Amino acid sequence: MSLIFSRQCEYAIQALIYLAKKTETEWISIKEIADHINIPQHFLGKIFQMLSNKGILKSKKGLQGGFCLSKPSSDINLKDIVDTIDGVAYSTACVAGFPNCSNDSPCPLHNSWKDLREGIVKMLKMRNLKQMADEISKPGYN
Amino acid sequence: MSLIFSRQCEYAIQALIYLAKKTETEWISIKEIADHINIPQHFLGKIFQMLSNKGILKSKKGLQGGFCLSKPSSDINLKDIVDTIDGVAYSTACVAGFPNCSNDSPCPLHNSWKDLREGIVKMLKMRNLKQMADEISKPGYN
DNA sequence: CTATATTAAGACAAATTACTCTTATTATCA
DNA sequence: TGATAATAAGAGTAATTTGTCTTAATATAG
Repeated sequence: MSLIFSRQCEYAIQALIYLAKKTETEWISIKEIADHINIPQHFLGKIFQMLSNKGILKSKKGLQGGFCLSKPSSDINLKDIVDTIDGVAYSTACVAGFPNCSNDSPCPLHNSWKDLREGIVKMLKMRNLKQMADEISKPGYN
Repeated sequence: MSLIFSRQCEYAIQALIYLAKKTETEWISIKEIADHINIPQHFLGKIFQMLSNKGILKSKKGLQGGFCLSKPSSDINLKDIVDTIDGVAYSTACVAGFPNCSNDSPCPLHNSWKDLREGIVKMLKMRNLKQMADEISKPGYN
């Protein structure tokens, strides 16, 4: 099997949207998030460490501690998250793994994939956490 | 890290394009293919077993044996290959892994992803092995 | 200021994916 | 028709990803 994003990345997106729904100054614990979106608590801890190291989250230890966004939710887009967790290969590497594929010397899939890939990157840049947190609060969304 | 297709699937695509360049009746050995496209020989063997079981390839044991396409190369498209190796999740599952995401109750990414996904599926259906084998033979392609 | 509960961080284990080695099959040639 | 070499098939191993358990840090209450 294979998907666009790793499991870690999926969890990161879900968790950060949950976080973006909260007030920006509140410290939220991993336990609360993991329980709400139903994912492994300590696995999320590891993911949030990465996001902290890259400056997307701030963390605070001890009682009443937790995590919070380090910037306004409208300043964090999907590409920031995906690039941090999964790296940028999805936006640069050959989709079929041909070793010498490039714009100059394309593989037979290169040009078919080009526009699709650009569409994906564009979308990831467009969508930010604030938008998504707002949407998820609308009726009909989950 | 994470990409659209698994490593197995990338190898399958490359190997089948190589096969499509040959005459349709010839039996080609795994060793020849693996050497040419520079991938692990026995790993390719396993991949070709799957493709044989699903009816995309025919195999023949013993001296002068090997594999060949079970249909004309123009009748095998990328979607056939991807679906066989990686399954169909990429075309149906929620891109961010939200457990209850659907058209009726979409996640905040669902509608942004919808058209992109459909574009990918459409492309995979459009491109067949013959086209790709022809392209790879043109100057400038690899 | 000390004990404790709560939390993040980091070490460890399981599952999956990628890869390699061995065995079984079979066409060919002596 | 039997030995042999080439081949697919399948068993076994390594690496990566996912998930869990343990330890270290710290805010708070007494």
